[in-house]
Amino acid sequence: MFQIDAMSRTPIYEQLIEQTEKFIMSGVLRSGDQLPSVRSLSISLSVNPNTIQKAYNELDIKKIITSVQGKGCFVSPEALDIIYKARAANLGALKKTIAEYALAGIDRQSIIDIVESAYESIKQERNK
Amino acid sequence: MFQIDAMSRTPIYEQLIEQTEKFIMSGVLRSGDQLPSVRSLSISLSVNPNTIQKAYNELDIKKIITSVQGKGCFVSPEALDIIYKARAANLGALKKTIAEYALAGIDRQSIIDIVESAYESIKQERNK
Amino acid sequence: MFQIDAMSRTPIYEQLIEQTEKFIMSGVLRSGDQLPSVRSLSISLSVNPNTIQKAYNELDIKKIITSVQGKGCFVSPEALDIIYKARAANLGALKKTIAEYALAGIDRQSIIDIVESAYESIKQERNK
Amino acid sequence: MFQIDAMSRTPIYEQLIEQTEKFIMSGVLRSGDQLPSVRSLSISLSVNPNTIQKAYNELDIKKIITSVQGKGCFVSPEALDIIYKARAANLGALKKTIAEYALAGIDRQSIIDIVESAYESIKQERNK
DNA sequence: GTGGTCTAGACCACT
DNA sequence: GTGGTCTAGACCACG
Repeated sequence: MFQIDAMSRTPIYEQLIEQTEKFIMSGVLRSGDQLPSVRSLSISLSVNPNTIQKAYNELDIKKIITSVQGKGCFVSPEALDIIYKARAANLGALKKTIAEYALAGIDRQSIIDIVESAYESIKQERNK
Repeated sequence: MFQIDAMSRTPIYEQLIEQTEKFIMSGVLRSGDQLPSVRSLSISLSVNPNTIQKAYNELDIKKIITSVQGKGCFVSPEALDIIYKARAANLGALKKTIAEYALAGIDRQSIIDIVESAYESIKQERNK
Repeated sequence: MFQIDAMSRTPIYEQLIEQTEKFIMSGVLRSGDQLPSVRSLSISLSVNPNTIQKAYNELDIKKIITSVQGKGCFVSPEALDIIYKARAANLGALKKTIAEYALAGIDRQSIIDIVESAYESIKQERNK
Repeated sequence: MFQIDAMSRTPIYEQLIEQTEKFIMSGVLRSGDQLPSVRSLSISLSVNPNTIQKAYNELDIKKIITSVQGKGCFVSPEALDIIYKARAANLGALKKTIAEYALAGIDRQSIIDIVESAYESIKQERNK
């Protein structure tokens, strides 16, 4: 399920966080679902348990999962809500990114084409 | 001219690179123009000379500037071209970013509005 | 009777202890009353028997219950007394907690209002 | 400055977080102040650097401090604000705590006396 | 020098 | 078995 790229510059634990959030957004993981245990993920990804733990801990702090001693980690009821709100609150960053492309001479239509194609691929993904 | 935010999490040397590229894109710096010397920038920004040097080195590697021993650093003739091409080649990353917002439930129109407003602000910037 | 929250971060066995003490304080359980057996509680709460056992053990150590081989666990005669004394001995902790709120700029009156409302709700609880 | 109790059940890293917050609330640490470096604290407290790092990291996530690579960790401008708001949002927990004392037969006046004495000690602390 | 990430391996509390 | 904390020690990026 999870896949990490050891050579990437983004830390492993962040890759795990991002992937978990994506799994939740795309419905692969739902509220109440149990995540793989720290140890099992550690073995299957050949990553140190501490690294997994760090990812789970941050997700716990964000209240996207709740980890319960002796039982495991579970997707929290508010997970989707929290993720959505975080993204919505972050639209300013997107504007900044696009402004940079604009400044670089990419024309308006090219960007809009990209937006359309992005929504197109999501739509197709969902219909699978 | 240059302004750095010491508290920011993006490294100072990257801030310098970005700002140099922006100055070139917006025409503040043109091919052949001389950049401030490492020492003078270091003093005016109160930043370690090594940090300035690192930024200039990377710009040199990208062939956006050419540093001439004993004379200084100059904006290369191909600078604009290189920057534009780098951005254009990077449109795939933008699509990925937008797809994430799409997945997070941000609707198509909101994104398009942001695109429009980004282009609007660039336009106004240019008319100043 | 007992209700546990498996998702809570306070261990199940502590939830059981707390609830038992509350039942005793509020008169639901009285000296000599028999507690549910480990096995039955384990089934009705779908909790591991070891967890129930651990709670009962701690209550036994505190002398709030006495467990009799082959017969069951009973609320001890001194239960109420012990619980009250433990709380009274713990007033120092309360002062420390309140001092923290005070340091955080919560004003005196807000705290007193909370005290009043806490006593109000207990009173109403008792009149049910 | 910092003091940790290795025997306490509350983790070292949480002790550090709490103490940092207290230092900020009491004015010992102010916005922009630099915290001791991870390594120096690690040595002076004879605690592993990772443990210090974990504490600093959580404070960073909470936006109480901002840590800058190669420079150090600094109390953020919004630190006081964030701490105050967190405490204010937590008044419900206090009510629950007090209700437990109330249920244990501690009378209203005793609690109020404690509130008064807590505020008294803070006041004296401030006049030092 | 600073903070940040990661591994290896230990121990604890809880179920 | 689960998650949580901690140590020891390494390596990287940044200034």
